[in-house]
Amino acid sequence: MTIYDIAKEAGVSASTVSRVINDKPGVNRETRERIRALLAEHRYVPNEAARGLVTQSSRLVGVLVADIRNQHHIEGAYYIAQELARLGYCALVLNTGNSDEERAAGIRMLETRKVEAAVLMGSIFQTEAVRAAIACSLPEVPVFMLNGEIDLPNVYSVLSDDRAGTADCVAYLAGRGRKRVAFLVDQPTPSSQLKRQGYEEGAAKAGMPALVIAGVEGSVEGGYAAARALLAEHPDVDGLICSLDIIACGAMRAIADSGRRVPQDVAVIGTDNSVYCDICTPRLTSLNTMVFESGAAIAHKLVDCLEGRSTNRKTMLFTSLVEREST
Amino acid sequence: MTIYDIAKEAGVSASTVSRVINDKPGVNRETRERIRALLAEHRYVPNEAARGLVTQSSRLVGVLVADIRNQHHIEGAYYIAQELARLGYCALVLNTGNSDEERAAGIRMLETRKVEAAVLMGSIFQTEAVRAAIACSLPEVPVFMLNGEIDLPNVYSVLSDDRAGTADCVAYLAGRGRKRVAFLVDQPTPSSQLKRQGYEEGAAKAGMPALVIAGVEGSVEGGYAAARALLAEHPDVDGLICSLDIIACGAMRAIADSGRRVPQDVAVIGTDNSVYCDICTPRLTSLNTMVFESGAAIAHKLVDCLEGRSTNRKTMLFTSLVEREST
DNA sequence: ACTCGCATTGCAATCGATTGCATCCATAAG
DNA sequence: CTTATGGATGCAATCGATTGCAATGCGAGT
Repeated sequence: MTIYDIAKEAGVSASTVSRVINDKPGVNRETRERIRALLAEHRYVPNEAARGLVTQSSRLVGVLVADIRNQHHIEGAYYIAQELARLGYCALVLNTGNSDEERAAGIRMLETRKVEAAVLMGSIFQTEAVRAAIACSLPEVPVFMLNGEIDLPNVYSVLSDDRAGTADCVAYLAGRGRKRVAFLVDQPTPSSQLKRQGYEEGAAKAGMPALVIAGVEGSVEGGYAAARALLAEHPDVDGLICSLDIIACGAMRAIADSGRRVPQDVAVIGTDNSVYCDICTPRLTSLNTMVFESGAAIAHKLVDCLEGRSTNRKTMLFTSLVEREST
Repeated sequence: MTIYDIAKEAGVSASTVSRVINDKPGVNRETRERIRALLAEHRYVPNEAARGLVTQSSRLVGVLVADIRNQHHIEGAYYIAQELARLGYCALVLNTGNSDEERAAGIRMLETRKVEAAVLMGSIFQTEAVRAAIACSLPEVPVFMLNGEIDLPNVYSVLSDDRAGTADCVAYLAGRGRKRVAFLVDQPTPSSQLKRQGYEEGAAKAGMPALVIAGVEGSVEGGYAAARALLAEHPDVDGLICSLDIIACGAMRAIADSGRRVPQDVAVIGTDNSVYCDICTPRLTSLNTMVFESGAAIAHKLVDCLEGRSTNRKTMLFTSLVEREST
């Protein structure tokens, strides 16, 4: 069913039908009603490709995700999908791998689809190659970045101040009398590096030597193994900050297995404030890195842009420590 | 940069350029090279809308998600996105709300975008309204359903046998001497109803009266409150099965707070086998409902179909109980 | 020398919409 | 009765590709 079929049946031209479909003026009341009825009767649905071709619009928003299984990204995706549905847009989701080539290919794909905006989910996209690809393929399209920054005029960012937040965690523990606070960090990403920097700054300010175990696998087992090794080598550790809650959960188990108590002997802090915090025992004190707020903020920015309003290029969210039983 | 711009610069017609782009025969070797160079130089990217219009194809797969935050759906999305990227397709993701109108609107949207396949994430789409919408809007397009079935020739399903699995859980507990096994279930969905049925069948077979608390909120607090009320009213409960792991986590806390021990006094089983199982204390025994396998299976079916191979209309996955410390 | 065949290339239609401009007609104003 | 006015409608171009068919030209076979 095309616009021509409807036009023929109604005995009018395609232009008239188009005017009815798009609620444009210049059609007689009765004619309009008649065509409306035919449209409904045949369940006419417009072909978006044809429409997009002539109007030079796609009503598509590209979403690049590196790891869809990250809670931050899921929340972001949720809010974005919700808002997009409200505005009649569609999300074109691309799962890029971990190489720069794949990420650039994803951006080129968005170009061929003529997306009207793009969202980059995660700090993993904060690389020079991505910057170049955007400058080259999507120089005019507003790009929104969750948890990262790229220095281009059309790239907007929402990030939480994980560096300062992590530094605050050290200060918090130091303020409660902890003398030796260690840091467990997963694979280096721009985001985990920020936390690491924060830890190091905090430790320096508290007059503690920095004690970092890097490259910890992001799982319960990873946290367990790392904490076990840490305690064996540094039995005087009395505070522990982890770049992921799940690592903290594993670490707490290792601490308990070594005969120490949490929080009396070792206080533990995670830096995600995820659901895990309420599930583990003792409940985990964690840094709220604003996953919900980030997701909502990026969706809000996107909508503002799509509807022609202006937004700040950068929105910084401030973290807060949620105290539970592990400190 | 359109195909015409390239053609003009190369001094040939658009047809020739098109032949080069699509690697079709009938172009002189040198001409081909020359055009290739121009294409690369100007970073030509085809307009997929225009291409789709004439070839009557979209290279788009529609994905309807009700709750993107469900682990089953995330795993499915992950595998699907991965496979799609490999085949040069894009995922068009629509987040539908909870009403039948929104779901039908989503399906109509997929029709206007001319998707070549569709995926329905979750049993929530197993309704008569969705069936009608598919029959009407996407009668020719293969539709893949995760965790649900719809009786139409073009709808394919991947599901895990949660009914039998949950019944097995009851038998397992009964076999270990438990006399009174209760069941905590969240909001009714086709999937949770299946688990409930399984529980009731299992209880009947074990000669136990069914004891169901329905409508439990899907959170730690929800599980805590429900288990607390349950134990107050039925102090003789010595086994508990929960339709969600997170509810089981809350329930275990309530059991501990009531002065009972897990598993000695009350054994607890979840039915997701999620990450939560290893995080809580004691570690939770849970029914593996094959989230990874389901996701992989649905992606595999999709690929088979897209590449012109045939697949079974229905793939049933069998669950298995993963024993941990809570039983 | 003529024709046949093949490789190369272009023409023009097509996909399904949108839209500026011209046309037509009826009514009202002069 | 003529002309201005304006609402309703259609024509035809356009968006950026693809593709069947026709045309061209060149070398080879007879």
